[in-house]
Amino acid sequence: MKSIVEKEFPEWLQNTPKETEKRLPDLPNVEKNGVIMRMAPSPSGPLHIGHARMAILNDEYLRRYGGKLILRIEDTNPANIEPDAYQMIQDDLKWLDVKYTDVVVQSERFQIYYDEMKKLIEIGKGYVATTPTEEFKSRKQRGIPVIEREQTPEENLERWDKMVSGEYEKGEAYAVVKTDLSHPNPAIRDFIAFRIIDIPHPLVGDKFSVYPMMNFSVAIDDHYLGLTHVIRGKDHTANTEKQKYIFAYRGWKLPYYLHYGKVSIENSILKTSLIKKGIRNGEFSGWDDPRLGTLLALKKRGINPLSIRKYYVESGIGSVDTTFSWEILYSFNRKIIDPVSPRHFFVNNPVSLRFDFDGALKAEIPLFPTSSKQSDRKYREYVVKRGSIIITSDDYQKNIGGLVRLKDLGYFKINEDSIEFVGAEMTEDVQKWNPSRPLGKVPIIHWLYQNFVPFKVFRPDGKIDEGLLERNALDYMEIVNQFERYGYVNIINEKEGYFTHP
RNA sequence: GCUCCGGUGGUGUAGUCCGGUCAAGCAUAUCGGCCUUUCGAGCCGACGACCCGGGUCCAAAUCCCGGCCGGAGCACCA
Repeated sequence: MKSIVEKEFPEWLQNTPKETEKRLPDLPNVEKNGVIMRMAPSPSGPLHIGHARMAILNDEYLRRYGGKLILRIEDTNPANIEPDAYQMIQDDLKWLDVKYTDVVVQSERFQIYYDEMKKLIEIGKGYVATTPTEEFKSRKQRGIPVIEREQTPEENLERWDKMVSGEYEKGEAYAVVKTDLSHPNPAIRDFIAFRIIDIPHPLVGDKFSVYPMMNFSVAIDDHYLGLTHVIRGKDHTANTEKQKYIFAYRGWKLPYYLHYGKVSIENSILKTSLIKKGIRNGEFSGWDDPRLGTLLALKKRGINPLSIRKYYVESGIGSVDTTFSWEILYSFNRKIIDPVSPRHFFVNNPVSLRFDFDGALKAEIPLFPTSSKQSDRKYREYVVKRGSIIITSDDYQKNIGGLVRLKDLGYFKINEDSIEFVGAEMTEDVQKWNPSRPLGKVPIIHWLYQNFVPFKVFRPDGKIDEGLLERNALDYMEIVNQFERYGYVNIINEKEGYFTHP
């Protein structure tokens, strides 16, 4: 029952605001020149769907406020570097349309880190320890200093020089930044700033053996790169606390920190070490294997990067932990690709049925039924005569003995091993055949006749569907097709496609 | 164990700072209807949530306390 207002004055209801576009909250302390922010991945592999959040949130704010977005590649652990990743990360960001303005590579900045450590030692805020780390840790837990903590700056400086010049072996010495041994959170107490590494770095080789730890290099770089805002995952909240000590010792202005919650991504493989191993032993076809959650895989499956952006913008920057929803991402993607996806028939698990027919039937099947562009009024045209018609075994099983409509061709009866034409739509024949049956309720199924090629679809769950595909689809390579009644598929070559989503 | 941070429908969120307009909005999913020669898109409708318990208050999703649950950190990883 409509209200009087709805009935009499529908225009009153027109101006109620509809579905306001989701928007990220404004950032505090933004000055007129905009913001300076950074993204700081480690080059262990290409980016995956989890990294995309960091990239998109930063990029969205850069677009809003202007300024700089620095891509800072954090390669201070040579054990965990994939040399190709330096480039792959940049390619991934370009695909996401994330417009970083600068690239900084930490392994080019050792001298800065060394100089800064020296300064901290000089002002009594750092020391070089040789106490075994088990002892260091256990004392930290109890809030007790190791003896080196009491050394004079001069002694520490001397040890630091020895460390840098290679007089200690791996594991023998490490440099520490003082925080507060009575800090209630033991995780925040004195932290290691440099350690000795004896494996070569892919970029700088064995030029250095004393490597900064992430908490040290990050603090130094965040200051010298002039960051105004830092947006990162909340797994860094304790790190932020540590880094703030360095800022305080040097009297530096702190950026504004924002930590978003953890996103759990289910049904996907993200761990770089696992992927690398899988690629090496042949389990995965590469970084873009459809089972993986890498951006390369999503790209190959035909996910439009805008749908990923929309997903993360709508998720916001809350600190609650969330579960990534593939369904919502798929829904966003569907809205983008549906109008531009050509329709084709793919018959999975095909069954061939004999077709004894004396005439000829013509089918005109629209390629882009939902497009409003005149230029998209294209059809696949087939003339069907005696021979065989292919349908899926599913449709065969369900409709054997019954009536179906072969989409855009006509009505047919399915028999044990043949298929009979019973009329085209709205013709006298059909009306006679079963006048009481509402024609619209007949199952509409897809079909093939002669013009097809064998085709494989690789699905994200690792399954492979094998069937037959309209040959015409091969004219639409490397774009997402909608295989009618099956799902969206990115055709990657004449024999294979990657499943996008339903 | 210690230290922090959180808990709004199945999922993702809005609202929480500054209590009332929130018997809670949106999206997605599911179900139903309409339209359509796709199981898509579109349109309409339904379903479904403030972790629990106290307290303050005329009034609590919102403030306070306790509990429960979840997450993060406690690396010579980032």
